[in-house]
Amino acid sequence: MTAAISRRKGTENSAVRAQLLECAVEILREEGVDAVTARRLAERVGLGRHIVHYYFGTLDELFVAVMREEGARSEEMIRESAQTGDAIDLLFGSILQSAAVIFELMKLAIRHPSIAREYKVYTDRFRLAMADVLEAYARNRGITLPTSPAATAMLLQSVATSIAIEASLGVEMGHGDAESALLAWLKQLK
Amino acid sequence: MTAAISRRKGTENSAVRAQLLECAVEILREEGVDAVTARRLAERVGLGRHIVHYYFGTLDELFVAVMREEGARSEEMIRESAQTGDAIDLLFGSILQSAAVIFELMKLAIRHPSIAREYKVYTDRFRLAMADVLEAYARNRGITLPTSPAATAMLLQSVATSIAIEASLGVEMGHGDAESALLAWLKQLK
DNA sequence: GTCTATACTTCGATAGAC
DNA sequence: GTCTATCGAAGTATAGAC
Repeated sequence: MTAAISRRKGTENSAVRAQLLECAVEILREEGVDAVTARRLAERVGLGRHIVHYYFGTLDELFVAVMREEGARSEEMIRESAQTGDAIDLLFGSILQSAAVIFELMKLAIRHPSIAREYKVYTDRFRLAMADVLEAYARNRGITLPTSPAATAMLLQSVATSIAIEASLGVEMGHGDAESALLAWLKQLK
Repeated sequence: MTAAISRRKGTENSAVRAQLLECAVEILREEGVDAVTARRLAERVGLGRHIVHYYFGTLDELFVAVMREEGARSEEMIRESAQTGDAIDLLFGSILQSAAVIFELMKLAIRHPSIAREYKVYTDRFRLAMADVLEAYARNRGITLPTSPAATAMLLQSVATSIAIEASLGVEMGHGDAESALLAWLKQLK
């Protein structure tokens, strides 16, 4: 009964599975998604080099699971990051920090329909959380944002991500002015 | 004397070399950078599968050459795209069209120092061309942009690229408002 | 100058044994 | 639940053929 599924797939709540997921996120952060291989994961966990396929079938499914993890984590981070200080500044700063991971997830999703589906779920959650924070921010300050909360979130994310990625590639032209002008505009300051 | 370099490298101006470069750009556009392999290129050219390494040494060097090509092409496109109509709208539209290629080039550059160096050259040229167009635009219309031309270019590029990539992944939350608000702001319209 | 052949390594995925 | 065996494909370096 318990083993009705004869498909070779590890159980959902296995210690090894959780470990593999954790290692995958680590490597993705530190070295990028291209470094996340079945062999390296197995090595870190101390098992044979086919253990990943046993638990996830394909790497794509592993990456979907990674995205689910990151989605929950990111949403939590966003909702917390707006507790103290200026929410717009804090959100912008948070995304600068997360930009590398966000970019790796985009790399993963592009041209991979199954992963793209999960990326949409991830991004929608992330954006909705930001929009909620921004709406509360505007209400509390008695200001109106120049556009909808979701659009404001979108603008903050796209610009912050671009600045962070470009900077890591040595590009900086226009960065300083772009950041200050965008933030001032969203805050409606002259 | 002419063969002082005994390193096995094809000449700079070879028909085969140009052909390989052209095919590389094609595949990059259509299927993404991961599909650009030495074997597929050789196949298209009708030669043995080591021909790419003969002409470029490594794939990294091929990609550097690809970026140089695209850089010249993009700059030309930008300078032409602002001939008729509203420059800001036209630039935004052009980037929407180029977003997929730009993203592939970023993927390529990240964590690859030699390619990143060329990406900086590419992006600086691109941004400078946009800034020139924007400066002329503001002057001709007698308006002042809300921030520097380079920053304006940076904002246009980051938002347009993000919108295009996200849309291709099924994400659209905030896109419409973000685009219209950004363009209206840059044009100083209420 | 131009291209090919051999060889090595790493990778994802599958089938089947234990 | 884990491992062995095996496959095909990829990038790269070296050597050599024409």
